[in-house]
This record gives sequence, C-alpha cells and structure tokens, in this order.
Amino acid sequence: MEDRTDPRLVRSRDAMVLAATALLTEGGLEAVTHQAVAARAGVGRATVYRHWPGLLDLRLAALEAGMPPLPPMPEELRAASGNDPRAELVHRLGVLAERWDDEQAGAVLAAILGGSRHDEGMRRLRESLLNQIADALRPAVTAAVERGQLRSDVTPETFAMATAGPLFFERFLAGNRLGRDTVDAVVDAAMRGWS
Amino acid sequence: MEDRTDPRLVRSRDAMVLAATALLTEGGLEAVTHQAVAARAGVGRATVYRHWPGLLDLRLAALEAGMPPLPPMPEELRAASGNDPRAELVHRLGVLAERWDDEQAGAVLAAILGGSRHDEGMRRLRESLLNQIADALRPAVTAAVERGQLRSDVTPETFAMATAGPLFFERFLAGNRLGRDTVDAVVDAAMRGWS
DNA sequence: CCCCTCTGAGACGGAATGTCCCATAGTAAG
DNA sequence: CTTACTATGGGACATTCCGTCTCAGAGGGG
Repeated sequence: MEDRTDPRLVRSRDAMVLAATALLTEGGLEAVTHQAVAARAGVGRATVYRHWPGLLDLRLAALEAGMPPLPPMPEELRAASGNDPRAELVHRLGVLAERWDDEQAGAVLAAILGGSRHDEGMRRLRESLLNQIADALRPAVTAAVERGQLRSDVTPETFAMATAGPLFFERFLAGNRLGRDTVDAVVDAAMRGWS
Repeated sequence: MEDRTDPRLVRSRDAMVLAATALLTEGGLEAVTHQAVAARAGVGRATVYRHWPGLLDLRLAALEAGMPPLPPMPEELRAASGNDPRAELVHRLGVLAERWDDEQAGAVLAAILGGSRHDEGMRRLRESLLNQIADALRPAVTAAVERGQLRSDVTPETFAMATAGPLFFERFLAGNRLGRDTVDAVVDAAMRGWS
C-alpha cells in the first residue's frame, strides 16, 4: 500500500490527464497518444510512457477522468418534491441529460461504446456507466413500484432502458440537445407505458 | 458519368472493401488502415491508396459497406398482419434488432457515433442511418396515428426515439442481445406511453 | 493483334513509436 | 544546511509505419 504523494508526480500526472481528456474531446480517442499528450501537457515524452506504459492504459485514464460519478440527489430537493417518484425521476434524468449535453461526455461515451467490444478495461467502464445510471434511478423506481405507479416487474435497469435509451438516441444518434421538455416527455411516456 | 466496369477494378475493389469491413468488425475503426487492408485483401499497398487516397475515405467506404439499407417490408406480410400498425411496428423493429445483433453492425454503429462528431462524411452516415430507421417506421406510425392508437403529435422520429432508443441502449450500453420479447415489450410500452 | 489501364512490388524520405541513458532539478529526511 | 533519493526532460537509437513515386508486367477492350 504505497502512499505516493511526491508533488512532482501528482503535478505531471494531473497535467497529463488534463491534456488527455482535452485531446479526447477534440479529436476522439485516436487523438490520445503518448506523443500528443506529452506535447499538450508540456511534459517529456518518456514521462508519459513511465506513467502509462501501454496505449490502452493511457486512453483508459483519459476516459475515466472524463467520466466522473453523477452527483447524488440532494436531500433537500428530495424533500421539496414531496418524495414524489416522478419528480425525482425527472430530476435525475435531467442531470443525466445535462451531463450528456456536454461535449466531453459525448466523446467519452462514443469511445467506450466503440472500444468496449475489444478491450476489457473499456468493458468495465461501460458496465460502471450502466450501473451509474441504474443506481441513480433505483430509489425512485422502487418507490414508484411500491406506489403502483409502475408495474411490479419493472426494475431500475428496465426503466433505465426505457428512459435513458430514448435520451441517448436523441442526443447521440439524432444529434439533438436534450431540453427539459424532452426529459419530461420521456419520463411521462415511460411511466404510462410501463404501468 | 463514367462507366467504370473494368473487371480488374471491381475485383480488387471488392476484395479491399471486404477486407476493410472484416477488419472493422474485428478491431474497430482504428484497425482499418491502408496497410492492413492491403495485407488482408492480398493487394498491393499502392492499390489501396489509389482507390482511397485519404484514410477517412477508406474508412468511410468500410462503414458504408457495413451499413446496407434495411429490406423493405414484404407486401404479403403486411397483408397477413391485417394492416395492423402494431404488428407492423413489431416486425420492422424486429428486423432492426436482428440487424443490431450482428457483430458488424455494432462495430459500424459505434464507429459512426464516435466519428460523426469530427468528420463530415460520418455525420452524413449517421443522418442516413437515422432516416433509415424513421422511414422504416413511417407508414405504420402514420397509420397508428390515424386510428387513434398514437397521439396526433407523434412523428416517426419521435417514435423511433421511443423504441429504437431503448433497443439501442439495451444492445450497446447494457450489452444484451435483443430477443423478440424485448422488442415486443418496447413497442407495447411505447404505444401505451405515447397514446 | 495492339494499345491502354490497372496492378504488384519495391525504393524513398519522413514521421511516429517504444526503449534506453544521463544530467538536472525538485523533494524528503538527517 | 547537507545529503540521499526520485521524477523529470531531453536526446540517442532502432524499428515500424506512412505517403509518394517509379516501373515492369499482366489483364482487358477495341
């Protein structure tokens, strides 16, 4: 259990990760190479190799950095919505939609989708992403099921498919930005369709 | 309007496109390079450059070849279903799901999603893909609207989002294969949710 | 049969990749 | 402040890849 806190190490590391995510956003995963990261971060080429010996390691680091966890639901907001499952679902999917509207998220998602079929690390990222979404919806979905607003066989995973699916489609296949009205319509249709 | 029918030309071209799609399926878009295609197709490296001077041209050709149009709805099937919009929607989305279950389609889709943000050609491919889906659903959606089975403001594009979206999510984010039951449940929920 | 086009093979200069070494500067401990 | 240590930057190096060019020969059309 090493405690690597050498400031030089974290400094250069941060600079490299920052450069890598920027390159990823601008030019896709292919643009993330040891050389490009070194140049962008103002760092020696050998340093990048020292931190991430393999190209996949480097790219994985960029993807992880570009995929921070979703913020948890603020407790006061939950109370303010009167513990209404529908309102909570709209809020959580709204946060997700906001995240997906970001350029960086698009680059990360596309890269993970493409890479997860060939690389184990990216497969893990994809699964963690999926769990992130399902977990964000879990409490509200469970509550909605208990109140009879959703069929009892509807799991958070199913509901994620029914809501995040259309949002994903609209954002990344149709290329449209996600407005609050879209989120609202999707949640509405899903609750009606799966009850 | 040239009529290039030199057998040598089409022969080598076909071999290269075949090799390119295979490489795309196996290793993603990055695996498609002039060198790799030449080796795989048993063709001189210069020949690949002659046909597609740029790397993007080459990759675009591979993507186009891996994205054939959806087959039209057979007229007898349409009659057999008694012109029932719901049955037609299930059928068309079933065809789409089958297509997406194929390995090659996954590679193509992921590549298009990732590349369409930086390349004009891929953006066109993405749009054509979207239109393909919307067009496949158009007649049935229109019929369903006319019969009051869907709200009058539901367009084929909206319905595509509501159905192809979840299927896409389930297939490429959750990583599950698409069974007939999934298609059925999704169409069912969408028709209930958007009516 | 001849002419033309496409092809395969290879040479080439340039760029990128991966590995190594070493002098130096920043860091932690005495 | 001094000392031992460690990460860094820069460069050398061999190797591979990339894009372009040339040229002889095979395949096709008239």
